[in-house]
Amino acid sequence: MIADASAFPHPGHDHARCVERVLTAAEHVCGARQVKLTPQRRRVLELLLQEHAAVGAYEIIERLGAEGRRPAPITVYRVLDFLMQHGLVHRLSSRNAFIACGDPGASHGAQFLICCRCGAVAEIASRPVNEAILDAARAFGFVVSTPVVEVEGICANCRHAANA
Amino acid sequence: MIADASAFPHPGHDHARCVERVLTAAEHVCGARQVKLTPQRRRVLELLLQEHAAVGAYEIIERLGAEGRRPAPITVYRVLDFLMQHGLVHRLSSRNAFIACGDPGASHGAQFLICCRCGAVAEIASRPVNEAILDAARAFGFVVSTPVVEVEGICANCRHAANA
DNA sequence: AACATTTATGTTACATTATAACTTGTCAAC
DNA sequence: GTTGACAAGTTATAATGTAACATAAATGTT
Repeated sequence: MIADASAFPHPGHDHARCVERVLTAAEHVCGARQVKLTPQRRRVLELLLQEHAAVGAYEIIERLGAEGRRPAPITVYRVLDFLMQHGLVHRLSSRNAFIACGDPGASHGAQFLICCRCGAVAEIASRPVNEAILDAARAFGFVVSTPVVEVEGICANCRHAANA
Repeated sequence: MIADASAFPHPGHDHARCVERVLTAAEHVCGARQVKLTPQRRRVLELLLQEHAAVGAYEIIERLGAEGRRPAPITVYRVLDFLMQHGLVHRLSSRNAFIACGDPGASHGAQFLICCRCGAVAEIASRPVNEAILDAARAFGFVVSTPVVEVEGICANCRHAANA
């Protein structure tokens, strides 16, 4: 399993590059859609990209406040709405928190693996999981629009650390 | 597809029996675990069972208020915690709402199909979905503890209604 | 350039969901 | 009848999310 960009990143990975890559992709997405990645929007996305973990809206507010004017909640929620609308950010409803999409542009049904120990979140796009869900839904005559798959557990890094 | 107890129930199903069945199961669960299904806990469970939909905590408070003393939020949350702890109620994090478990006692990894139109929720326990998730997680060295699968879409009843 | 239109952001207030800390009641065992 | 354990009540507050309206900045039109 070689450095899958959107899985759990190895502690020592080149994070700067990883941020850069996504930001560039995000700019392309916005360009293609004729929408604006304003400085504020870009800043929030960068903030989220700094972690491979989900961040709450109010924590975003704190961090923005620490580096200048503290925005009102609604402002941050608006930015997050925008970013979600364009597939640049996902919301983890089991955590009331937000995470930068690891692969903007890909129109994926995504699933999230959330480590309870370290909080790291891996965004995966398992076709079998997606299909299994669609199949199961179909059996009930249910037409899927948005599947939410958020799996809690322990990531490999933490598991190995525990066994040490 | 004959009356699967926990799927979308047909509008004209025998709901009283369906409630009765679950309540009995709930009593067995509590008996086996040596915990008490107090009147208050039982009442909340009944309330939830009245709908095949998810109900918010504050709506539960309202409804209890309408039939006597209005409990404080914490009271209801405590009851819900108890019911969840014993597998009698599930929380839908994508909705901040709670739903009675259709099959208490079964130690299932459950998934939920949530109709955006009518709000009905079907609790299903698809083995393929479960396995697909476990497989996908395993590929990343991730050990699953609690999978959350909440699928939004349109249920068969609503779809047929729309086509009429 | 002047204006209208649209989109983004700011301001204020408030709604909704959830929990903390401490007290009181209830019931069964001893 | 006192103790101990669990359930429920009381009060206050934290955390998360929106509504409604005002201003500003960018874009298009004449």
